[in-house]
Amino acid sequence: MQETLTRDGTVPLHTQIAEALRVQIQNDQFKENLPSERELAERYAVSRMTVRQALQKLRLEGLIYNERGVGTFVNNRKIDVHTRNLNGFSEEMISLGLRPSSLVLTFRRELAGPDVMRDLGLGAGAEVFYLERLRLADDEPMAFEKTYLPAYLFPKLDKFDLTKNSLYRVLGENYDSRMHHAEEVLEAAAAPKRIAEQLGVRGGAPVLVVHRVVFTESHQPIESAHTIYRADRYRATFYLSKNA
Amino acid sequence: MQETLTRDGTVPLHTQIAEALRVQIQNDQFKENLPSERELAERYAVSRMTVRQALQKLRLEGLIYNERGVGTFVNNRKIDVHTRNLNGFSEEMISLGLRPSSLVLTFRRELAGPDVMRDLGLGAGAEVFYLERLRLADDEPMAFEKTYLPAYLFPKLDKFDLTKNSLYRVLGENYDSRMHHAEEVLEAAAAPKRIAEQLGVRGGAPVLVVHRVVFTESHQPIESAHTIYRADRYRATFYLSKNA
DNA sequence: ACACCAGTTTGGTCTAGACCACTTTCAAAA
DNA sequence: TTTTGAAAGTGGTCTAGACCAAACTGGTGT
Repeated sequence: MQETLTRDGTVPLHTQIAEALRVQIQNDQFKENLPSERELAERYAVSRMTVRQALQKLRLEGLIYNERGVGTFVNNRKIDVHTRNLNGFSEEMISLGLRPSSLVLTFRRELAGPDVMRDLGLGAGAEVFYLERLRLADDEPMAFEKTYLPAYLFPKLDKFDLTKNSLYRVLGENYDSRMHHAEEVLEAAAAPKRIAEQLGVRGGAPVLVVHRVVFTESHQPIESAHTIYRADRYRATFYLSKNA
Repeated sequence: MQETLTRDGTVPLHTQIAEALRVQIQNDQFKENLPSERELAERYAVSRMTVRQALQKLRLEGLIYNERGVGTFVNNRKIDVHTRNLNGFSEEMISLGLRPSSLVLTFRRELAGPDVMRDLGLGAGAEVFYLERLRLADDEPMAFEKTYLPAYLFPKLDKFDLTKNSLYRVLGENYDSRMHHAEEVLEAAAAPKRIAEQLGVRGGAPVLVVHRVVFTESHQPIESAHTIYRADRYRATFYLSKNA
């Protein structure tokens, strides 16, 4: 059996192999154990190192794991909902089978405050877009989100309708600005009255606050966001690994 | 310049190189940009692929980043405290410059409940050690922790003094059971009265609840823990990356 | 039945190259 | 002086092997 890969150099082979394996894993094509690395190398007609690079990607996601001298296995532990991969709110809700929508409460250009300046690496006097949204999942309030974006990177951003479109899609398609990595700080808090009202919970109810700074591949910070989730509707799941 | 590596096969070369680089980075030996991969390969007398493997480790931690065609750079963004790597409470506090201690409130052998059975992959009727500890940092209450461990894996665990010793050190040194990866679920909650009293906060105060299941390298779950942190003293920081 | 041992298979590590795409540099040309 | 364009340097990808350690497999001898 010889699979077909695109070899025009547009997409790395290890990425293609990882995606192909991901699909097969999700379709339960391998009951539990994957073919050996050497067999996969032969099947895709690539070097074993390339196969290992593909497997590493999936391993880092916790999708598979290896046992030395035994083989590679699918991790059947049902990863809980709300796994935090590097997606926006819209994508995250969709992957949970929920319909995301947004209510734009505020959208204006303003002077960056000190915290935002630090997060986004801006100098004094720099301007940012400030976006305040109520995030809904199946029309139920899920989170209250404050987003700051450097104004100089996204001219005329206010021309877009962010009620329907994912912010990250707008940034990617119109400004060629794609998220590559992020830092997140999570803390628990009591909901302030104004936000509690928007979220439909009583004042002082516990909320999960996620501060996030998103970067492009070239290490440019493009967004600083504070998302305040209802504690009764949202949990964040992470997968931690000791080695690479 | 030729660095000295141990080549007896006990420690992989890429691990040694990663550690050596980590030290040099922390000592600001490289102002901002690291030597090129080819130069590091020559310096350590290894193949470039081995150097890349070492760099990948550091990259996944967010310690360095690469720019194609330019070089490798130190990430000078001061990662906030409380970064969640795969350490236990003791190690985490020490790395923050705090002195950890514990108050063992409960330590007994008991029947595993359904949630614990699921987390630890146990069958009905299996027994676990139940450990309830108040976690202190510089003698101030920081977290309340409930830990469950499979009894059959750790016979006579109750012989050890867990007030002074890190639980993970006991498991590693006495049972050769080392943490390799973990799943964590974070949520916000209001502190129940009993726990609030222990933590020294008022009842209903926001707390960050971290559910954690820890696995060994061979995918054996060895611990299920619920840690309830004071929201005013603890935040969790994560580094997310899109690709591997 | 059982213990042992040798071969096979597996993932883990490592080599010594290669070509590519991208960025920087800097000298030659306009 | 400015522009251009080639060269050099960088990380990204990939190859075709190699040896190792751990784990399984199956036969042999007790």
